[in-house]
Amino acid sequence: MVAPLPELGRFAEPALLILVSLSDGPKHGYAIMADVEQGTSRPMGPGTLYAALARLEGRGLIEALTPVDRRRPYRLTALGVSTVAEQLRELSAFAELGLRRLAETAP
Amino acid sequence: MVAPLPELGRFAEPALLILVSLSDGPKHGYAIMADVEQGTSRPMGPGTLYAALARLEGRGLIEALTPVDRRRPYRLTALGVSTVAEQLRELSAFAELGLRRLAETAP
DNA sequence: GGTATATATATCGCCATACGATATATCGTG
DNA sequence: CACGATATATCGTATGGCGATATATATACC
Repeated sequence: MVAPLPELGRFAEPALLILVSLSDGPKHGYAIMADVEQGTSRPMGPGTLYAALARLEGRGLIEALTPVDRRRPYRLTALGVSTVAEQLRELSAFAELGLRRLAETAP
Repeated sequence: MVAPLPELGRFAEPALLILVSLSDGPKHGYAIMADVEQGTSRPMGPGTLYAALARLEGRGLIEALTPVDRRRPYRLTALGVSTVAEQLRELSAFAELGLRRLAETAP
């Protein structure tokens, strides 16, 4: 059981969660929801998901594939791939910086 | 010069940026602004900053110190420290996961 | 066969909040 | 004294996160 630390407001950042989920390969909405919830134990409701998907598609970071049955899969575009990679590198560097600062200052 | 990748909406996450900035030691608002802008090349305006400071103080993650001159310094509370640490660990793990997925999938 | 559950997408609405703009005051310096 | 840097405060707007709700189909179970 993890300590009940307060959440930092809306830190879910659905867009990045979705992009990372798609880094695996194409997925449809429901699968993304399940994947994200599984990986972050923070459920993403349909309202959040489909709005974010529409925005990401509009920006050209993901593209819809031809639907199979009721499933509308999405996949990362080339721009999406480079964007996720860049964002994750920045994020990683930021997190490392912060952790280093904490370690140096608080003994 | 970095490639002009599209920003992922509001990914600034002011709260976390502020907390990391304070991991260094106490700072007042203006110094935090400068520190964040320096570290992320993404300027944080006063509107964003002071609103976020008020929220963080309300949540007990930071506390105001006695003002010196015109400066109102803030410092992390114990809760603030553990919260940043936890958030950064999660963030780091998430970034590493994403980068690993990208490396494995895209050749 | 009927009913409940899981799968799957879509949409509405509220409210938090990110962020630019603007205001105000003080200090240092040429 | 004028100008730029320092420092905090506040308002308005628009974005977007997220819960709630609706709908449809497939599957499982009794």
